[in-house]
Amino acid sequence: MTAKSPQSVKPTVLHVAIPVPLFRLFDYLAPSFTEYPLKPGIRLEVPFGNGKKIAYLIKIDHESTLAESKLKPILSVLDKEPLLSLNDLTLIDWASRYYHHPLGDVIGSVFPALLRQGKSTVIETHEVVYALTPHGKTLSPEDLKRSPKQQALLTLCQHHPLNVVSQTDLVNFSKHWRPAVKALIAKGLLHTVSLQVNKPYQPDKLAHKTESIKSEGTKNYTLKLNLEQQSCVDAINSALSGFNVFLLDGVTGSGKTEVYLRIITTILARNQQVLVLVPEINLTPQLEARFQSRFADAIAVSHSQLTDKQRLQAWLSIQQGNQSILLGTRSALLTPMPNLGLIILDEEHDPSYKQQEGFRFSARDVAVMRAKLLNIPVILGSATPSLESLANCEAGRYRHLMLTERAGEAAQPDMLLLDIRNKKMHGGLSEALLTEIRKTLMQNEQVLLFLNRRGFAPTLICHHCGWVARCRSCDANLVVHQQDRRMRCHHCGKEDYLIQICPACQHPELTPLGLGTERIEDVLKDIFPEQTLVRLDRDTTQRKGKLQSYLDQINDGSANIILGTQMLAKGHHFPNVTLVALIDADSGLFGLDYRATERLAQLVMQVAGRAGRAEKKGRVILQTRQPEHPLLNTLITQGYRQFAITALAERRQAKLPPYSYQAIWRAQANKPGLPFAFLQSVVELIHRQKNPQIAVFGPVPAPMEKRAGVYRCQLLLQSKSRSNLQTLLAFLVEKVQTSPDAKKVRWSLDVDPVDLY
DNA sequence: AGCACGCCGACT
DNA sequence: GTCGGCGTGCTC
Repeated sequence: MTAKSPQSVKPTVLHVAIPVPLFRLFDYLAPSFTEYPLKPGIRLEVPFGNGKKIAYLIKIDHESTLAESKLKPILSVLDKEPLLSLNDLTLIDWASRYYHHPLGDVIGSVFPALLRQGKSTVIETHEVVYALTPHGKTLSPEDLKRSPKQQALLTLCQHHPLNVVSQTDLVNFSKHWRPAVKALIAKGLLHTVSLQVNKPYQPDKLAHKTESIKSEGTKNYTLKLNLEQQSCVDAINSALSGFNVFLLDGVTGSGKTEVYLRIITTILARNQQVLVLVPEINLTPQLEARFQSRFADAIAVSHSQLTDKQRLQAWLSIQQGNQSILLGTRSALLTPMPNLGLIILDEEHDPSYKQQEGFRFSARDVAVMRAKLLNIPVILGSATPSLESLANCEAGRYRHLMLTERAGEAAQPDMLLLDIRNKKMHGGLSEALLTEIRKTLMQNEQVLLFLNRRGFAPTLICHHCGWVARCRSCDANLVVHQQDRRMRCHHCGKEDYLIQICPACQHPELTPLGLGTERIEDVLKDIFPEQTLVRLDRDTTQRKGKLQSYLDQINDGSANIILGTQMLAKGHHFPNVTLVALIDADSGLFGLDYRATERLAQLVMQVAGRAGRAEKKGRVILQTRQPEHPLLNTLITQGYRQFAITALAERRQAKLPPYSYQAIWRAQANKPGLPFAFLQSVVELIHRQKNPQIAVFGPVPAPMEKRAGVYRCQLLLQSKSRSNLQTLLAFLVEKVQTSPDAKKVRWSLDVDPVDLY
């Protein structure tokens, strides 16, 4: 029909996503003239409610389910060109549907904070830094000794080769750097200078770089691949032109990184981009350093410790194709990359790839989907692959590549289950373990001890009446922190002074019960007073630079007993450590979570990788009260691979993931009862569907029902068929929108949960 | 999620 | 008499 009469002229309707937790798009009227063309993937400013919001254009249309009179016109167009490609939008839409999370929220998570706030996309090429004035260069820091902060800052500047400090340096220097800088400027010691930064990357520079690297002949660059590595590189290189998932299964020290670097070089030579994901970047600085020294200007880094501006810069330079490699954490996964040719996901088994709140996506699974949509390869790397990925290899969906040789011929350490039933214990340490520690120290070697519990003691109990210090907001006990004389809740962070007198019976007989790292530290200092001990946990490494200084102490040998929580297990290799002990291996076996054993096995292998060197085999000791535990025995006698085979067989038998698919529906409210009632109504909806393929467990109160003052309940759904479960979830989410029960609670869906909590 | 509107307690 | 508590309803 030709539109002649005014009534039949259909206005242009813009379907936009807005970051609100609503499962729908919003429709706006397009202005008749725009400076820039309206294309999906641009940002708009729109009126919303009483205010205005940044919106993302999804679709241009002439139809709306609403009457035209209800539609408002947009306020402005923010981008000249789309920031997201159609491919990006397809992936985002898929993720929103798969994880049943509102599209607006998912799309918001793609952008760095400044773009979410509507800031412009013009890359800054200058950065303001602070430089010493001539006076500042010559002044002795001693003259500032009355203001230690200024003194430290002056020293920092004077030690810098260019006598400057950048914003990054300052953030690392201190949280409250502004007053010190202000004072130094006022004293005429410091002034601001604008420096050019972030030179755009030019592809031809890379060829030059790799050449010069080869001729430099430093050890990192001339690493020869062994046969295994070469065959992995060949296998991947021969399949770079399509979607393929490779599981690069290589023991610690087998040279996975070198394989990555080779493949990346090939991809860069084809003028394509590479996305490299790591679990937590601050724990893998050596990986970053290695990439930077190899690829220099081509690499952008993105993680949560950057400032908003730095993140924006990294995002834009990758999005605009100025840089070729993006090295980042989970949050970097959805960064638009116009020319993406490869995704590498290192330590693929790491649970931190699963986001645990809001948009609960698995970076690993979305990465695989991203590669599939783009028809490019993915490499998943791990020394201890997840059972999911191993099952995918078994099913022929992933290609399993193995690296079994440890570089430098460092031998795999011996592992031993140490039965501590009925044994005399010294503050959690058995005689046998103490003997081993003593022996190791006598040989001038280092000892590494793990206990995954911070604080002094997990419980404070009254010896007289049995009263226990509990958190008022959570179903949890307060943990005693002896050193700072406090008791803290590890779940909500609330804390109080450590009390001496029982509030219930007034007796001064409060006793710390159980073991934490702080207490073990005391015990060890008592038994080995002449040794230097370093304790690494969240409490001792909070201050910036502390972690590094401890690591330095370990590496230069000035500390010989190292005690810490899980945070020690990642990334760092200590060649002079020849004894590693898990003080309490059982805590990993008692979990309600069927994944607890898998996690423990991965931890054991990971810590085993920390120990030993070429000439000297390491030992790993697990203190346990369950020395007969079959899976644990399989692990220590036959290794991770056999463990995984056995564990997978058990999962298959029990119809657990990866042989079934799960979703957890959680609900919380500040009144008890409401979450349960809501989930019960969900169960009724499910039963009305009469779908025998879906197993329903619950609703049950969450393992810790009350946490930070809210009551939590959950419902587990399980199905043999992923699509069946997906269809049901889509139906339920739709239904629940109109349910009055749903409005009284906050609910969320966790598809493919990794944590049952 | 925000942010309004709306109906019941302790305060200038 | 009002300031303000957080219950519920809406956002194109």
